[in-house]
Amino acid sequence: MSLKHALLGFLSFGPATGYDLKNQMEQSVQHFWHADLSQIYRTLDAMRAEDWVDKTVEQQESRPPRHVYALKEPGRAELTRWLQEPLEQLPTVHNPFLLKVFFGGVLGAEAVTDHLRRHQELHQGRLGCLHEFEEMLPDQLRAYGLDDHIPYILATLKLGRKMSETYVEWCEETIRQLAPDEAEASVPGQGER
Amino acid sequence: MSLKHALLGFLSFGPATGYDLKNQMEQSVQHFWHADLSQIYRTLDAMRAEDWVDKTVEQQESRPPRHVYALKEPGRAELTRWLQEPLEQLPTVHNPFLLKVFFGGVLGAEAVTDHLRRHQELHQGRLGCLHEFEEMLPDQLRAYGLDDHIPYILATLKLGRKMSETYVEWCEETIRQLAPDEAEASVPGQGER
DNA sequence: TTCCGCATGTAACTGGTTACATGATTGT
DNA sequence: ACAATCATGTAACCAGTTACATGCGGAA
Repeated sequence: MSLKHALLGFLSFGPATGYDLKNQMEQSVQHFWHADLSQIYRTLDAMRAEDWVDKTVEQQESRPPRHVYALKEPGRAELTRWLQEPLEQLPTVHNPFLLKVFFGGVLGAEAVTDHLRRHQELHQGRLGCLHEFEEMLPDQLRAYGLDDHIPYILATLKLGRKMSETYVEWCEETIRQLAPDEAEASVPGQGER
Repeated sequence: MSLKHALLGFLSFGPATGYDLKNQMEQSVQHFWHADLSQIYRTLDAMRAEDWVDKTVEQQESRPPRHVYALKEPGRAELTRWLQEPLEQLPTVHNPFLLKVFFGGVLGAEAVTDHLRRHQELHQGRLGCLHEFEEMLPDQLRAYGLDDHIPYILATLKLGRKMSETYVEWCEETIRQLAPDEAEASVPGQGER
């Protein structure tokens, strides 16, 4: 599993709590990796059992204590080992939205175009996030002395943008193709009317 | 979960065994849905318990018996209910390849470009499959009287193609950007050398 | 006063993967 | 002689999701 390795990667940027790691993930890899807090806590525990990370508790006043995890040598070794390990196959994907399009013939075009429009909006929203991250992350990384990481991280954001752009285009085309008469209605405020 | 619904969808095309369903999935939705045989068998069992499908055993000579599942009325009702149900969020994704690119700064450009080249090949392979499906499926669907489904199914294949094309381009660009001197080597047989 | 952010987790469940087991027929 | 295709599954495990529980401080 890779959640362990994702966490090792983030910890290689510096020590953090489970909560911090969740936030970092949401502001960078959200579009290709997701983990929920309870899973992160459990996984950090397992990583401690393998001696990959260290935990220190920082008491705070009038706030819950911070359980700060830091990368240990065996953890760093495991991270570099994993990073070198070649990938044999494309990752498996589970996309229920595309399943609904695939079986669109069961209900007909209207039902499918509703899903397409909704999905298009969601990807437009994601484009906004990705754009924000692209503006924000380089400065943040520089602030932590992580300048070398910038091009790699920007590359993944760029791919995310391209993917969402492709989705948005495809939704548009597909709506047009499946329900030609409704297609205009989905692009409001496009000049003359 | 949607595996149940994926199977309901395929069974709406006609009765099938677990083994048949696996093959059908591999030749159509492979790029956005994957299920392994043991999971399919278990799930079909669960669907029978919910009275969504019927099972009949056909004895064959010199071959294992076929356990054929057929959609029942409650199953069809559940399928249409699910198809109409709106999707609130983009599906969550877990892509370890992009994670390795994201943390590329830990090891440096060479390690990352190896992964990129490999990944590019994998997507080129997938493009071959998708192309084949696009040629093959319309005739097959017509043979089963499923003409109405063709445009929806082709739409998902087209998206798959666009996605893989985007990946291939991005890999190319990213290799060029991260390791400009190695970039030529990755495009062999491109005329002059 | 109500919600959001900080910060921790546990328990139960669902879904997905891997390994194992069987066994005939057909093609290389 | 060996691998692939047909055809079934079970058991154990791993990963991911959902629901629940706690509790302070600050902003709206």
